[in-house]
Amino acid sequence: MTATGAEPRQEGSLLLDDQLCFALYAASRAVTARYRPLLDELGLTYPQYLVMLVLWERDAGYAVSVRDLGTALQLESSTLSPLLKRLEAHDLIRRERRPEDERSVAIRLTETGVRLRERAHAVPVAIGDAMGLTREQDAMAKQLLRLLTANVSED
Amino acid sequence: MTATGAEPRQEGSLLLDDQLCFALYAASRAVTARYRPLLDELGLTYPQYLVMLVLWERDAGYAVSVRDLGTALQLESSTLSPLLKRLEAHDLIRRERRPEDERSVAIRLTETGVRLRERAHAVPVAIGDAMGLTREQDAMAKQLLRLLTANVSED
DNA sequence: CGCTAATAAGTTGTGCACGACTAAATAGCG
DNA sequence: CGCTATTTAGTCGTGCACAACTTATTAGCG
Repeated sequence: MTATGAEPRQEGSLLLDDQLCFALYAASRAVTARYRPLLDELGLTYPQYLVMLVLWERDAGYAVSVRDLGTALQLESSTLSPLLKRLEAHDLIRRERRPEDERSVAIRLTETGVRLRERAHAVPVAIGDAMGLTREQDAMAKQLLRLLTANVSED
Repeated sequence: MTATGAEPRQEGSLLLDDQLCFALYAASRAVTARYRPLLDELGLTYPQYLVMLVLWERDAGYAVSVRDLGTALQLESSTLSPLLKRLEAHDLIRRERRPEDERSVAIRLTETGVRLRERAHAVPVAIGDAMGLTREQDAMAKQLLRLLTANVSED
């Protein structure tokens, strides 16, 4: 029994500090909080930043639909629709119904949206620095989180 | 170059799948989603469940203040105050000003709140099962997430 | 003791997140 | 071809999360 990070005494413990879920929830909010001042300078929230990452990556070839964004980020249209309206209000994207399928809405970066990418490069560098993990720890964390997400998303 | 979980090509990549932050964000929401049907049966949301964990753990000795909950869960009073009102409306807790310091509000479990603990024991068991991590992976994930949280919360 | 600093909880406004539902358009089967 | 089932976005309501601010109370210095 040490004072640091002991293991759960038993299966089904109800102690907060035994819960992986709480470590996950706390880490996620702490990381988002660390992003906030950096993203404020770009005029983005954290979920908006994630949407922009997808668009910067894929906008080149074919336009990205709301559905594509939802698949990439695992978000519902009820979350994305208002968020995309706010990005459009800030003149970072444009939304237009696809002529070939009027159900679908194509999201395209504006010139302002494309240019923002340059300023965004500083963000992952600063965050990577703040996270302070070794290359191996970073890789291990990503691997475990993806395994966890996959397991928990089954059925 | 394998197809599975490759490493970032460079520092400061803007590719979504290189971002640890996204793996974290996605995992946190996926885990919360997995909790939802289980917690629905208890009439709790996920943050409410976390508050109840703290109360079940500490209510025995001295009463827990809103501030104590905020410290334990890293949440602001502006998040906790309305949440605690909802728990009180469901008759799980009671809130009362402390006589010895009228600024502070003591949170106490009701009988209903105490009894709910019995039904809650099934939750971490089911979640642990769904997560499907080995004991070593679970411990490693918790350790990395705590390190990350500590690093990112500095200053 | 008096008065300013601080602390504790709460309110308000903005922006996610998601379930339940709706409207419009397309796919595809009989 | 016509009609039903599916697909795609979107709206609405509830509940976090957090910054900025307010109010009430206590601490502690001169």
